[in-house]
Amino acid sequence: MAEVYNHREVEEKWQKVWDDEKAFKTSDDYSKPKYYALVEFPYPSGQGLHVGHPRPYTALDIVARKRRMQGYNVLYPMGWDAFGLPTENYAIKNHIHPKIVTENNVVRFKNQLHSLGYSFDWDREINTTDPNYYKWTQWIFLKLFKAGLAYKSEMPINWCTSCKVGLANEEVVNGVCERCGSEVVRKVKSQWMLKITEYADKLIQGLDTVDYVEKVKVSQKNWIGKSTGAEVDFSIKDKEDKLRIYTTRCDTLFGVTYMVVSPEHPIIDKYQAELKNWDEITAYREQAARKSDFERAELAKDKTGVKIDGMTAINPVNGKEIPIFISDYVLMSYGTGAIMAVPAHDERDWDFAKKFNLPIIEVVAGGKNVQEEVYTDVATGTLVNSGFLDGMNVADAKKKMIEFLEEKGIGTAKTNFKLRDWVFSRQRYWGEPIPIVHCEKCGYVPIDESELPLELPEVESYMPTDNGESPIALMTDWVNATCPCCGGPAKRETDTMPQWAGSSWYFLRYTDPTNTEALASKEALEYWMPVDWYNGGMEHTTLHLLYSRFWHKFLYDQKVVPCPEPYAKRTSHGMILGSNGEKMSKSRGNVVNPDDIVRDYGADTLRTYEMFIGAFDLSASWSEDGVKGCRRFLERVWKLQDIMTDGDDYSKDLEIKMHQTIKKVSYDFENLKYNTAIAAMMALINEFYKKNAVTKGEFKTLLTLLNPVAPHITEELWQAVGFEGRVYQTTWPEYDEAKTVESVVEIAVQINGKTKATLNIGKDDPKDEVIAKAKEVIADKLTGTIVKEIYVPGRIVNIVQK
RNA sequence: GCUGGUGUGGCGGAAUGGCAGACGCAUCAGACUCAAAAUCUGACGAGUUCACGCUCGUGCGGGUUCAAGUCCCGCCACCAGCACCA
Repeated sequence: MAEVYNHREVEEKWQKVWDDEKAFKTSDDYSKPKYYALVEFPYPSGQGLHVGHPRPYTALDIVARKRRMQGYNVLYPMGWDAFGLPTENYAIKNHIHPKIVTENNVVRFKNQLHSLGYSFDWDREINTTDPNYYKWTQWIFLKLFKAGLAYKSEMPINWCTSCKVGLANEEVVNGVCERCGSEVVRKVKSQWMLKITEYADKLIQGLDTVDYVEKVKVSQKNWIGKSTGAEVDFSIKDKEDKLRIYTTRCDTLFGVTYMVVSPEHPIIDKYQAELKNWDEITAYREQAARKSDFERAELAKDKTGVKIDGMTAINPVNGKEIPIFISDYVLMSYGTGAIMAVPAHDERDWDFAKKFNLPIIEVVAGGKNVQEEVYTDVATGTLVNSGFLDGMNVADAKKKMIEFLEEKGIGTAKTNFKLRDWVFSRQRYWGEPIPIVHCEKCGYVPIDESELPLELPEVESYMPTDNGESPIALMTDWVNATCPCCGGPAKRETDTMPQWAGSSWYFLRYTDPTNTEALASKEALEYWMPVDWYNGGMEHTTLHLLYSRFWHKFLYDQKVVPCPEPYAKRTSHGMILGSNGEKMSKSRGNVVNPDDIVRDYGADTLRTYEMFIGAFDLSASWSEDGVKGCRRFLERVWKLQDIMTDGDDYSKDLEIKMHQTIKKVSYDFENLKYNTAIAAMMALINEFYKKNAVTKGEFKTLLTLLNPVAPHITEELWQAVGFEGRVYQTTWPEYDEAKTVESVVEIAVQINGKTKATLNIGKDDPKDEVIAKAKEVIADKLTGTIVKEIYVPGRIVNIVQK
C-alpha cells in the first residue's frame, strides 16, 4: 500500500529537482528542430497573480512539455511588462519609487509562477523596465524616427480641470476624473505619433500568411478597416473654399440633401465672421469637446447638431444648394471630417434627417418607402432619380460616378482606413524616455545610438505637473542637453513611451536576452523566429497584437529580423469568471487567489482544473467543487500504484482504448481541447478501476500523457513505480491507427430518423448485410412502405417508410 | 449605435450533419463504519406508464435534409471590445 498523496511534499520536491537539474533550460544547439511557444508576459501588479493567469500559461506549458518529449529544442520564456500607470499611481500614493514597487511585485509573481511548476526557462527572464532592455526599445524608436515614421502632431488628451493633469481613458469614468470626480475636457497637446497607417495594407495582407484563430483575424481586419470609396469636393456657395468629403457610396451623390462637418472642422473658424448663429455653434462645440469619441458614440441614439446659418454648399452633380450642419457624430479623425448626407440610404443620416426635418430623396430603388424606412441594401437596388446613373446597379453606378468625378476634376477614387496613427507619448514618469532632444535651431534631433540607454532620471515626485508636462520636465539637469547636430543648447523630450512599446518586440529579446551589441543576434533570430505559437487574451487583439506586428514588419523592412510576421500561430483564451459568473474583481468580492488553491489542493490540481474547466477559448466560471473533482481524479491516479500489475504491454481488452486515448490526447493538446483530453484520461482510469488492474505499460503511458498537465504527481509516481529517468525526458507515446478502431461496433437503427433499436455489426460488414440485419431487429415496427434505406458505415441505419 | 462572441440537464460542459447530455460536479440509494468523513458501487433531462415502452427536449419562429445542437433565413437574451468610420 503506497503512502497517501501529499501534494505539498511532492511539489516542493520536484520543483527543486527541476531547478537543480536545469530541466527546462533552452539549449543553444541550433541543429535540433526548434519550437518557440509564447504566452503574453504579465503586468506585475500589486495584487499578485490571480486565477486567470494560469489558464494560458498552463495551456502552453502543456504544449511546451509535449514538444520536448517529441524531441524539439523548446523556447518557453517568461518576463515582465512592468512600465505603466498602475505601478506609477501606487508609487505616488504610497511614496515608494516605482522601481522598488516593480521589484517587489516581480518577486511575488515569480514565486507564484514557480509554485505552479511551469517549465519556463528562467535564465531568459526579461523586464521591460531594465535599462539593458529598454535600450533596444529606444533604439527601435530611433530607427522609426529616422525612417520618418515618428512625428509630432497636435492631439487631444483627457484633461482633468481640477487635478490639472492628463488622464488615460481608463482614468476617465463617466466623463469625470476617477480621482477627484471633476469634469474632464479634451485638451490639445503636441504628441509623438507613429505612422502605423503606413503599414495598414501590409498588416491586412500579412494575415493571409499566418495561422490565427478566425475571430482574431476578423478583429484585426475590422480594426484596420480598409474601405474603398471616393473623395469629392463640394463647393461652398459664394466662396473659394471647397468642402472635401469621403464617401463609400458615391453612387448616391444625387440623393445628398445636406452635409455635416465635425465640430472641430477648420472651415467653421475660417468663416466665423459670416456665421449668424456663432453663439449657438460655439456652445455646441464646447459641449462636444467634453465628450470622448466613445461617448459621442454612446449618446448617438439621440442625434444632436446645429445648422450653420450663413453658409451653404452646392451638390456638384446637380447644382442644388444644400445646408451644412455641425454634429459630433462626424469625427475629425476619420476621413476628411466632413460628410455628404444621403438620408434615404444611410441609417445615421436617416435618423438625423428625421430629427431635423430634412428632405429624403430616394436614389436607389429597392421596394421600400424611404420616407418610412431607410434602405441600405447595395446588392439588389437599382439607381433612380440620378441622371446618368439611372437604371444601373450600385456597383456599376459607383464605377461610373468615379469616372465622372475624375473627368470633371471634382473627385477621385480613394482608399481609406479606420486605423489611426499611434499616439506614442505619455506625460508620465514610469515609461521609457523618448531619445530625442529639441534644439531651437535644428528642431527635433535624435540622440546618438551610443548614448543609449537614455536612462530614466531619479525624481522626487512622480506626480504629473499642473501644466500637463511629464514630471521629468522638472528635472532641469536632465532636461538640459546639447544638440547632437549643432552642439548648441537643447532640451530633452520629457514625455515617455506608452506601455505598449516594451511589449511590441519582447519576443525577439527572449531569443538572446543578454546581447549587448544588438537586440538579439542574427543567428538567434534566424533560428527561433517566428514564434510558433502565441497565446494571449482577446483584449489584446487589436492593440498589442497589431502594434507588435507593425514594429516587426518595420524591423523586417530594416533587415533587423528575418521574417515578415512575428507569430506563425495565434490563439486566445477565455476569461475565468467568479463563481457567480461575473468578472473577478475586488469590488465584487469574487477573486480567487491561486496561492490558496495550491496550498490546499496542489499546483497539479489547479493546473488540471484550469484545463478541465471548459472550452479554452470561452469564458468559464470558477467552482471550488470542480477543483475538488480534479483533486479526486489525481488521487485516483495516485492509487493506481496499488493495483499495478507486471507487464510492459497493454492488456488485450484495453489495447484499443489505450491507442484511442493516446490519439485523442495528442490531438486535443494541439487543438485547444484540453478539457476533453483530460476527460479522456479520466475515462481511461475508470476502465482500470473497473478491472481493478493496470499493467506497468498502461501506467507508463498514462503518466506520460498526463505529465504535461500534472507534472509533479506524474514525476513522483514514475519514480515510485521504478521507471527509469524522468517523465519529462521520456518520449511521447505513439499510437497505431489500425488499433484505434473497434472491430465490432454498435450502430443505431432508425425509422424515419428516430432510433428504435441498436445493433452490433462488424466494422467492415457490407451495406446489404447490415440493412438486412437492421430490418430484422425492427421487423415488427416496419408497417409502411419502405421508400429509402440509408447506411452510414459504422454509424447508423435509417429506414424511411411511409 | 457598431464589431466580435455565447445560449445544451440542478450546475460546469461533450458531441467530423448520423443513438444529444461524454467527462466532471451536485443530489439520491447501497456497501464499509459504533457513527461521521473519506472511499467504493449504482441511479440521475422532462412528462407519462406497474412495466416493455411512448411522447417531448439543445434561447425563440421558420426552412433545407432520410437525418439538424450542428447548415440557411428572421428574431430574442446575455457577455466582451469599441474609434457613430461615412
